[in-house]
Amino acid sequence: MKRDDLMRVKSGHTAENPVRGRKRDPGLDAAILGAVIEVVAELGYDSMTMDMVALRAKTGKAAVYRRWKSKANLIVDAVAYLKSTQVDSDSLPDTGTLRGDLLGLFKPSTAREGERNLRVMAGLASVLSLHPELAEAGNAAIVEPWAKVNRRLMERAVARGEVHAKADIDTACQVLPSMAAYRALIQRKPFERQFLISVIDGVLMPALGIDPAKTPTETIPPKKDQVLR
Amino acid sequence: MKRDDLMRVKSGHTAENPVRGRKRDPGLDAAILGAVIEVVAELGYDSMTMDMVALRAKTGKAAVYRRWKSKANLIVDAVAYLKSTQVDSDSLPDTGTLRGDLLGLFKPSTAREGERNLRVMAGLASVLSLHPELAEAGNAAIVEPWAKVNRRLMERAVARGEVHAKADIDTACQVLPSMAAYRALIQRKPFERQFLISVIDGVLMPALGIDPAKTPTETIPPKKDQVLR
DNA sequence: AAGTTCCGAAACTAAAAAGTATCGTTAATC
DNA sequence: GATTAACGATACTTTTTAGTTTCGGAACTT
Repeated sequence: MKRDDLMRVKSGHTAENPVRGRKRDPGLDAAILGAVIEVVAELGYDSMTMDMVALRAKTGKAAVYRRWKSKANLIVDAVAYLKSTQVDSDSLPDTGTLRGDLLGLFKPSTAREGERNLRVMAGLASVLSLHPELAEAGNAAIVEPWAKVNRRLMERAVARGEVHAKADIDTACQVLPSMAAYRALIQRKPFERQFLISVIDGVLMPALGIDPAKTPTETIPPKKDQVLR
Repeated sequence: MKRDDLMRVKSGHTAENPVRGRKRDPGLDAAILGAVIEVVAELGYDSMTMDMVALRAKTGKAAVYRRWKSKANLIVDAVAYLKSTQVDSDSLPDTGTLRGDLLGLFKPSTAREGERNLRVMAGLASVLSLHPELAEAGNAAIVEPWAKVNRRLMERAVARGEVHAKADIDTACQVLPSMAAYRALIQRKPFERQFLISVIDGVLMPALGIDPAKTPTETIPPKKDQVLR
């Protein structure tokens, strides 16, 4: 296959055997992968054309096919790339209460990013059943990180004695991601702060045995629409 | 049904002006719509070809296009048809406890149907953003009925005094559908009974202030994998 | 300077699938 | 019996798009 040569060159950058001609623009890889994510979030995988991707990345199709041998390969790498661009979980909120931490997760930027990621996942839906590897990549990039953050916040709450140890954290940490995804993808409603508060106060807190009324007053200010600004 | 009027107008069938030639096979409409649902569940909307639909319905493309003017129109009616085939909510389980009722919802047949419906919804994902009407139809056919059943079971539990009246039923009744959808569509894991039990006992029951240990022993038999057979 | 490879743009090829038309046959009305 | 329309099958047209090729020019190595 002709492509083998290209792929070998792509991975054959070594000191002993330097490339002969012009080097590939390193920034172009990310530009293309980013364009793929954009378009998939907007239109879904099937409606994403290679011309569109090249146009968004401000390059030509040739540059794309020089790097990936097919659309299928491209999307797999794009999802992996998406994972690599996620914000580190270093910046976890730490308000002292689980309720405050959970609310703190949904800063506008985080919420927007999460919603975009879910749209990407929805756009992949049609190919997931045919490409198990892609389903796995999507899960690792989009789904797991979210549940993991929830889990860590809840584990901290257990460690601090706010939640009793026998609570079912494994299940509880999936509630918020699940309901957010359901609302965004299936019900197609915007993810508003009020909904988040309903889930936290109406389901999660009681499920974990925390009485919302007992939390410090600072976390429940009088004006509802100004909660935790 | 609304469809009858639609078809009559479409083909000019009226009581005063009976049709001249051979009549349309009435069963064929359902056969085609059923075939659409099947294929969408398996491959998704984009991979569904009109030839495939005709083949499954054991007819020709001409018969399909005689009834629907485009693939887009066909899918809208197919989702509406799906709604009409849903089992009535008359046969709600009534075991005396909310826990038993919720478990009773997931008879093998119901669970299979629910999973199929979710796959249909996933197969539609790529077109939902472009066709808001379809999103609405899908919500009405697949999502709402499920949450509605949950709500009714929980309202009965409140009426019976099992759950205190100030519980947030509006939010709680969405937990199970959401988490089932998330698991089926995004995580792509099978919907096992064990997961259902985790959600009920780990989240829903405590969230509604019901102590699982207090429920009648019959509903919690010793052998886990034989719960409520 | 020579040779090689990448760049972006565009033209091109090939396959898939939506939608249309045709045909011989069958079921209905007049 | 004649007419009309639906039936299933199949061939056809047209559009879209994945993937390839070509081109002039730019960047890099020797």
